[in-house]
Amino acid sequence: MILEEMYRSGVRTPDAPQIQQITAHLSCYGNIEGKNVFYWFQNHKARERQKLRRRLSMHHLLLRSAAGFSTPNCHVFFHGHHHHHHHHLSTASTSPLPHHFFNQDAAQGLNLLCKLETKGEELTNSSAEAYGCLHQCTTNPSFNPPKTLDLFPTKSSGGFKDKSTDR
Amino acid sequence: MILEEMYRSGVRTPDAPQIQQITAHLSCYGNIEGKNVFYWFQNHKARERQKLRRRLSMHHLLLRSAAGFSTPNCHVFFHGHHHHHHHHLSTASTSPLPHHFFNQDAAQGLNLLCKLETKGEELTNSSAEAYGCLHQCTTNPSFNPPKTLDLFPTKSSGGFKDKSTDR
DNA sequence: ACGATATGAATGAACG
DNA sequence: CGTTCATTCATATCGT
Repeated sequence: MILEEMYRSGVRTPDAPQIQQITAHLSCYGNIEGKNVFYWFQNHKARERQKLRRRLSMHHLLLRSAAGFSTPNCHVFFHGHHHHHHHHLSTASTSPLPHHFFNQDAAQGLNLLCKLETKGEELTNSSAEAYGCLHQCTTNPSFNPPKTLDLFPTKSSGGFKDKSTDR
Repeated sequence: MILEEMYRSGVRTPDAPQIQQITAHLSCYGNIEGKNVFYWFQNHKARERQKLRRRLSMHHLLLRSAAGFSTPNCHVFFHGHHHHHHHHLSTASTSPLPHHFFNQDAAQGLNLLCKLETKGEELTNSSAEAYGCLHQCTTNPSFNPPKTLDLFPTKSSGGFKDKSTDR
């Protein structure tokens, strides 16, 4: 993947000429429009950031929860093999990071994230954030919900016919 | 399923804290990650909508056929009131490639109308410009040879529509 | 076995 | 830029 290569090389938001150029390169493989390239970078950057962001906010949750409750139950048995699919582009955080990556991205990311952190809570926004709960959550069944520690989130607790089991 | 219960109760796109909670509760039944919950809601919502949509369109078909003959101007087609202009052109159902393996990235069968032009426009800068370009381009038939070199002849002459879905 | 279905995961496109 | 939607992919399950 050429695009990922570029991304890794530090390209984040290519400008029009760059996009054109990239598009030209890629068009060898199929019909590709500048728009596609643009979207690709948008999405990739956004999702990379989400991951990053999530990781942090979750980390906070962990820390917080670690602060002290006797985790009532729900012990961790995560030896279960998670679904292993194909790996596509999960590279983001594991070791082989070129340093430039960190420089550029971390700086940016942290900037944004700092707010969240200072908020005292994960004032992070909607669900995408949650989407970021990613992997580690499995190792953290015992956590401390932000505040609302109840079974039902916002809405009414309508009727119930619990079928339990399954998630 | 607990999740369905919630869905029925009105939870559609839970935000981060909510997802955290849910995940926590569900983790009692097994290892569950936040992202699983997120995905579940995404998928469930999408599929509900899909079912509904399909139902409607079919209903329309039935109504139409019940009319006995083609009422010329009855192009109702669903489109309830979605303010979404999605134009995916088919790309057909026959996906020629496994998608994940030879993913030379980039192009996935898409064809839209955009030319990404660098024109004499003021290059405001970076992507914003490119972004704006997205919309315009659709209506903008004029394309410019990228002055920024094109290493590859994207096919400088005339259009050509390749459908090679690569990816 | 094989097709149909259900579901998790990912990604392109677009909105606000 | 973050979020959301629609579509697609891959796999697991089930019925025949």
